[in-house]
Amino acid sequence: MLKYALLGLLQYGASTGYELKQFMDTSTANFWHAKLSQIYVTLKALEQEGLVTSDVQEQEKRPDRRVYSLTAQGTQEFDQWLQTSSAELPQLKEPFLLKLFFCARLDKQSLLAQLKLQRELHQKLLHGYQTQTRAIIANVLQNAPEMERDALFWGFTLRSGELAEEATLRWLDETMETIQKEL
Amino acid sequence: MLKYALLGLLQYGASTGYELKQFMDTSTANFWHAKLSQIYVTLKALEQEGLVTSDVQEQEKRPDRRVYSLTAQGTQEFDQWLQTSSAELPQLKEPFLLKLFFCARLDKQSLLAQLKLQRELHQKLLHGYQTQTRAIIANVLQNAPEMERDALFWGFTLRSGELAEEATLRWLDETMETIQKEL
DNA sequence: TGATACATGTAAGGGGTTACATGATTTC
DNA sequence: GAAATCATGTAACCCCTTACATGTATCA
Repeated sequence: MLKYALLGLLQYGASTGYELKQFMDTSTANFWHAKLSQIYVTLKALEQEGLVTSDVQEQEKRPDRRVYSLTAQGTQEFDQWLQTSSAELPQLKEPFLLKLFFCARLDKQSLLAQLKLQRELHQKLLHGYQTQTRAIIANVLQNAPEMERDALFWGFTLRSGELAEEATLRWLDETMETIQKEL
Repeated sequence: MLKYALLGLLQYGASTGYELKQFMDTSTANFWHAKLSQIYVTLKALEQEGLVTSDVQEQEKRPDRRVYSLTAQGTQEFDQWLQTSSAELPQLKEPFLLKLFFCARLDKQSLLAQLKLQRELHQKLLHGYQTQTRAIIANVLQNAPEMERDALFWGFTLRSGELAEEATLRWLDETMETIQKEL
């Protein structure tokens, strides 16, 4: 899937491994992320597959950059991915739920402390969505009003994060309340 | 983390790789899962670490079973994990959001079709939580009323899934409506 | 003077999936 | 007679993380 993330981001103007990483960190990071080392490896593989090509650009006062661009085949494969609907949901792994599943063994105070910490983390994440992420999208729109349609979709992914975090916060509150009452 | 899942499940009575897999599939599957092959590999590693021990039991009319049990060290390490709170949230990867992020390129009909399919999948998952998963917990409680405290925590994880799925459904409806109106 | 930004990579190792291999018993 | 259940494992491969390696320019 990183493959498709890179092919997609290349169309939005990022063109080196380093730039792709930065772009990702300020756009898809909340639902798709990657380390630089992995990005470099994947770009190389993409080039071998013939989906991108690269050229080395020398720079003054900066290290050389390897600039990637999509090939026709790369564009085609990306578009095909966009159109293909997957018939199953990914299987999640949620470490906190795994732990909670076994928490009958744990004392009330440790439990409440861990739930409270989770609440703080999720609250902070939600707040970040409501301010930083919104600001990034608004900023792009101001500098490039022709991106309106793109920004609509970025807004959908943002909204997904907000609703998910709100639901998590409600769940944490409900769970803490039950524990207060029942244990 | 599979390590802790296995240590935890061993305390609930599952004792072979095969049983652990079955147990997982009917309890933690929605927030933690593993393939049989990986379970066998991890159990072997756990034994080398000294956290479990194993004995081969011969059976009539069935293949031999390798029966695992927790060592004192295993119990200790598990308990320590339970008590340790993690100060950061796991970074999620959500393929559907990644795709949606790039969907400005896609036509309205393909888009709505994919969103509708997602809605069906999530609706089905929610329904499964509300019926099957609830039934499994109720069933354990009926056969073993002393598990009441454990069942409370299983209920928390179930409730988390229900709220998350409800939020996702609301988001999908909202998103489809916006697309109908705006595109 | 030390940290951060820019810029690209390799290597080792961890965890996971898929495929392969075996083989008896039970159920449809 | 075929498929599913019980039961355990190995091997190849993929993706990812962490650590290592290098080097200049700018900023505090």
